[in-house]
Amino acid sequence: MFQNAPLQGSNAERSRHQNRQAVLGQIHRQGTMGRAEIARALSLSTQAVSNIIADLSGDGLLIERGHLNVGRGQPARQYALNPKGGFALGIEVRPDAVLSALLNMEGQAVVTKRVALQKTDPGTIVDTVKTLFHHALADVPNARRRMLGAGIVMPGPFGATGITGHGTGLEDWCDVDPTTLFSDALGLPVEVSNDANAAAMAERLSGAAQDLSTYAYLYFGAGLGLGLVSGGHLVQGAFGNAGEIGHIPAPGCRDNLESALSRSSVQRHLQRVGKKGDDIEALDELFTHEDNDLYDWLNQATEALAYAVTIVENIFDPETVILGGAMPDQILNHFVAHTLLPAQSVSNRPNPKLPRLQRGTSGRMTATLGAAALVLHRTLSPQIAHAH
Amino acid sequence: MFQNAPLQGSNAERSRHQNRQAVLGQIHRQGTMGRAEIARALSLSTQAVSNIIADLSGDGLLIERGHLNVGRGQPARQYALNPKGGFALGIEVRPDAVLSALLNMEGQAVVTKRVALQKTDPGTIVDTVKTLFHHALADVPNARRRMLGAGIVMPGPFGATGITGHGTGLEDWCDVDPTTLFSDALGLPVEVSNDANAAAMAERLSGAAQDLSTYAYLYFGAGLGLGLVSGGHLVQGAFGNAGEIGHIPAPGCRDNLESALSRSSVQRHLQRVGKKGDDIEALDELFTHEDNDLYDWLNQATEALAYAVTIVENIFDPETVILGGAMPDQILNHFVAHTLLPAQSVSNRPNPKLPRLQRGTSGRMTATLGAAALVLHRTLSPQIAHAH
DNA sequence: CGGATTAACTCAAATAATTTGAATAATCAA
DNA sequence: TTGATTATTCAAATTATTTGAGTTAATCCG
Repeated sequence: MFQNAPLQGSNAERSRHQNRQAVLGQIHRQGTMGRAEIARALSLSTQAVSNIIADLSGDGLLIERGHLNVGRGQPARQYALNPKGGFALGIEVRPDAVLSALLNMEGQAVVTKRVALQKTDPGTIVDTVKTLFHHALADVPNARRRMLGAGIVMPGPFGATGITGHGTGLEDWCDVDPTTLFSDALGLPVEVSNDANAAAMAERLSGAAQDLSTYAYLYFGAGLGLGLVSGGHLVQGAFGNAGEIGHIPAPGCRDNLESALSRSSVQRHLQRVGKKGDDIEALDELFTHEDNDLYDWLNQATEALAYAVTIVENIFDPETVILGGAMPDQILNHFVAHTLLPAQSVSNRPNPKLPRLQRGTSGRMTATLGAAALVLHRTLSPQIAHAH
Repeated sequence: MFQNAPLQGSNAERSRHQNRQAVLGQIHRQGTMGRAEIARALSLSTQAVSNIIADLSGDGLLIERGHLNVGRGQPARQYALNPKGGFALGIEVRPDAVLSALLNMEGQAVVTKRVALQKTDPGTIVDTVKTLFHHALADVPNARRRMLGAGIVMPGPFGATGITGHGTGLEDWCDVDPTTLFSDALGLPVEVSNDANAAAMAERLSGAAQDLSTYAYLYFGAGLGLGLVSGGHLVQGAFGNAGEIGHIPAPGCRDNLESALSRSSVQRHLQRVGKKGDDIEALDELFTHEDNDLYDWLNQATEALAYAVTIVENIFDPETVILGGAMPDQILNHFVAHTLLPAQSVSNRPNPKLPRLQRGTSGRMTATLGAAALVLHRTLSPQIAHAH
């Protein structure tokens, strides 16, 4: 899945493709830009950019947005991404439900939907995904022709590994290659990833990591996940299972990090004292009422979090660590405010430009949005070309 | 140093450059190849490859190596890298000495040297490095014109961080930018990295990782370092300090992983019982005589190593973890053989193609060779182009 | 107010790399 | 010996780029 593909040489056609992507990406990062400005940013001639913009406008990917006047000289005609120029489907498969989001080119969700699942075999899930796709298409005129691809998020780890304890609920999926399965079913190019990785990309598309290129994302999902972004690209590992930080044993934790720092952890903790902590609303409620049992959990979870951050900072040296996922914002804020970050860390700098730990801002559907973000990322940033 | 540089667009000239690099890299990986074979591998026309090969041969980077006959059809003229076509200087700066190695295009060391240091201020070290460079040039005719660049390895972490405890011995270097310093002094393009990262690349150039693209390298240097290679490229972190695994506190370790698993750790342990473990030879000797005190250390070190591997596997999901650095091969072998690898890991696969933990094979000068390998890597693999 | 300056953009030609297609060369196999 | 196969070369076509001159539209400044 992530093998050492041989690199491709370049020719005129592939240069054009790369330059188109570069122009789109540049405009995406900046919002709106003029031809000459783009040319300077990409070290291309204005003429080349002009040609490419004509192309992209013709394809409906760019729209003009008036003129910008910054002093002397002819005002620059500004271009922006056409929100309706392209769409990306994001699908999140959970053991109990499938979520979908259709994002436009600007990264805004135009349709979202959730369907509960009775069975989790590949057939059922593929059918559900197909239905969700057709629903989304029905709501958005012309989206069919403008689909850029689909991103699928599934609970990891992928393939047969030593991690079996927690049961992902998707046991029938061992021998299936999800990429070709969904690609054939939807008739779209497909990217598959796990929840934490996708969430990390969601945060880059429209959240706290918009201007970051090297950061880590700690994600509360089924367990505790980690998404690593280096130089703007996901670090997925050799088999797509990078970031399984939850399974690391930690000092002071019963079993591993996940056993002290995850949704199941807090749920178990509250269950023992006869309280309900199944959903985000319940946790939010408890936190608002300063529930003592929840605070007990928070105290030991904060220690586990400090340890997780220590590992991530020293191994990966990110610009910042972002915290997000299936937790109430209040609790995430509590973590950010009350976690005692280790002094013994390469990230403990004298005058940091960014907080070492911050809360993600892309909301509850992070992973679903992230699935679509994977697709947008591919179309907006020039990739090293691989053969086949 | 590792900021989010904007991407560059492509044009004919830059395509040629990229294709030249791709051809060189392809030949490097394969040993020798014919034009048509290269064309297929890179999805280029044979004519394009023919032109590029004429170019590269003219520049002295390729040499012809006879004909290869594989059945019907005209035999293909084979090309290989010209070992004397390019050289890379590797420099390793330690608190007590500076080491140098001049590698040819094939990655073989043609000159190596070591100079002890009295002082470690930038001026002294730059002078030493200059002298080593000129010595190397004097020994190899025509190397001056054919220098591809220099790689410098220095003990991390770089910049002001929370890691101060162990004292790198290079305190005067806080406010110096080593890249421009050495680049100006040597008149060469320079890459700066830490020892573990460089060692990881050495292993890829000519060691155990030649056919791997995503792996981790645990390195015994001053402390315990980690080099991460993802998709053939180093993961260096936002500030170049990725891989400081030694500073992570671990269950069962006095202070952190490094305090149980490093040269200083074994040295301290042996010192307490009045034995000498300062250099590799002494450790080798003790191991050969099955010294009980050394074995005591090994037992607890093996546990620390198991934990380090757990972290690395679950966070990074590598194809394999390679163990190397300043330890006798015997001891590294002992670690590989006797470390109880965790079952709770994404790397615990049913039918692994590679051992999860293996010993590096690039010998004692790994980091110095790795410094030069950074330069060769840059010239042999097409990079995403960045502006400026 | 009006000419000089500045900057963005366009047009047409030049350029530099590629691909394409036909021709040639060298080997194997029947 | 002849036909099939594969590698390579040559010359022309192609495709993207850059270059340079010219146009447009704004600000600056006397």
